[in-house]
Amino acid sequence: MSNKADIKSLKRSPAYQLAEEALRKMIMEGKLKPGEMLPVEHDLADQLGVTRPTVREALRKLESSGLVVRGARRRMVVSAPSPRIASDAMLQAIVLHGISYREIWQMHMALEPMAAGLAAETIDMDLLSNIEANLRHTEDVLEDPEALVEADIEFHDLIARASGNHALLLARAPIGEFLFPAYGAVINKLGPGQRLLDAHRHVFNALKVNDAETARDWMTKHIRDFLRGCEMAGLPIDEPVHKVNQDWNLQRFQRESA
Amino acid sequence: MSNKADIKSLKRSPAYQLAEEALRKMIMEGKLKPGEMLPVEHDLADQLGVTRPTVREALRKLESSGLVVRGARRRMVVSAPSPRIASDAMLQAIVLHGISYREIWQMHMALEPMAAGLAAETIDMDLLSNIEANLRHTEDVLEDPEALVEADIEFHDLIARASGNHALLLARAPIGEFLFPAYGAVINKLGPGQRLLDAHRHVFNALKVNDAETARDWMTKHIRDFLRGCEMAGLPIDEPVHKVNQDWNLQRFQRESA
DNA sequence: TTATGTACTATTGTAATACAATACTCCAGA
DNA sequence: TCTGGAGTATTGTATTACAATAGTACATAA
Repeated sequence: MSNKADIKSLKRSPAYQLAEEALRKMIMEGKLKPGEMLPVEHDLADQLGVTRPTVREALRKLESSGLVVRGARRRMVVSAPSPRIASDAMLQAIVLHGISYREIWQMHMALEPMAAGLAAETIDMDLLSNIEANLRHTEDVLEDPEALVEADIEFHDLIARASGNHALLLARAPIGEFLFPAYGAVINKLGPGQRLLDAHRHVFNALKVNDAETARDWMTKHIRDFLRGCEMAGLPIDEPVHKVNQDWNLQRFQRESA
Repeated sequence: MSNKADIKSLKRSPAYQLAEEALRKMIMEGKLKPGEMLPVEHDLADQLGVTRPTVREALRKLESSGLVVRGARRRMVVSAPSPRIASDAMLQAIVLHGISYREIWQMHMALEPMAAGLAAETIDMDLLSNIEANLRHTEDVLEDPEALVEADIEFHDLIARASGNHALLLARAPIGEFLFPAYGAVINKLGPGQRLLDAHRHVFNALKVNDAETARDWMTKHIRDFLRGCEMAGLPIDEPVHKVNQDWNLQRFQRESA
């Protein structure tokens, strides 16, 4: 009637974890709503039946998952987690699992054409003129590697936003974080990007006439070109990204965490 | 010569945050490698020039981002964040930002064909025979909605793994979390999935002969079919996922957090 | 000899307390 | 109305201590 599978490992959770779960539950169930201030640490400690250090450990955990943030008067306020939390987690995973540039690029190869295709179907005049302005700007900075990379980033961001797909924006963020620095290295080696500008123009023209097929195709070409550029520049694309970034001194983790 | 933009807000970070960043940096840069044990709290405190409670707050933050986990002898060990961390963050973002089923599906529409295409180029005999076994199993459970969904999930997982792209696996996880329950709802309404089995078979055959093009095409058809199924079943695909899941009682967040 | 019990030790978990640093409030005074 | 400063609330950090637990080594009993 009893076998060893019945024993359920029983490990008590430490108090700081119980405290975290209690708070998290209150937030998830809506008893504490985003924007609301948490009680002060001392009161929290009393209410939860633990001491301040314990409460603080729980708060740090919630802080890291984005459920609370430091508010106006230094007080902790409940918050809906920002997309950055998800994006940062992804970024970390990419670095620490030794994912290669090629893998990142393959993702790019799936996502950017998708973005272009969707954008072609739904883009509005506003974003369209933004992209046009971006193209003009790109012409001007064709000889300035740094500015060119920035313009390129903006172009792709605009397309992604034009796609109207928020899941795409989430997934794209960490990808770009790695690829665009690499592009900087490529144009430093191979010179300015006339091909880049051409491709961007073709995509733009396709968006203008709502031609999803063509937008996708040109974007695909464009991304493939990028990989060729990396290969020609000698970037070891099958190495883990963190290694490549180290060896090439690519700027990364630029975003300050505060 | 000086305007107010010059003043850079200067806010000193608290010590627990500096400590966290110091440790995080060491981990991200590979000075502390996954699997390695951290020094005991007391020593950490000494090395960082802070006290134990402060170190503990930093550790709780790292714990929440998955960079360290409780190891064998209760000691903290460095860890490559499990995909779960990234996936959970993404999931949270998807829910809390009111992303719609259509948006999730569009991502699926980009990622699954990509997976199939890559898999066709690189798949090995081992995984291929796994997929074959999965197909045979799928035939058997065609009349059992629950088992069928499970088989479907397994099929797509196998393809994704066969792609050899770890970034794809990361990005795919939260997507599937939402879509597969929906598929369950669809077959409950529309009956068994002969079309599903056909599509799976075509993809498999393409993989077998390393025909990436065909694998991609059939997967695309398959995913498009899935959306049609959702529409026919009356699933309100333009509503935020969390709302749909509520209304339809789809199983979600099944994964226990402990 | 093997197994069981037992003290010992290292480390984490938690409490209690204290004080410094800072941000906010409010009031006096120019 | 603005400025400056005292008072206060709250967070940030240190200090110390002790309880709980997992690992270790050794002793004892079968």
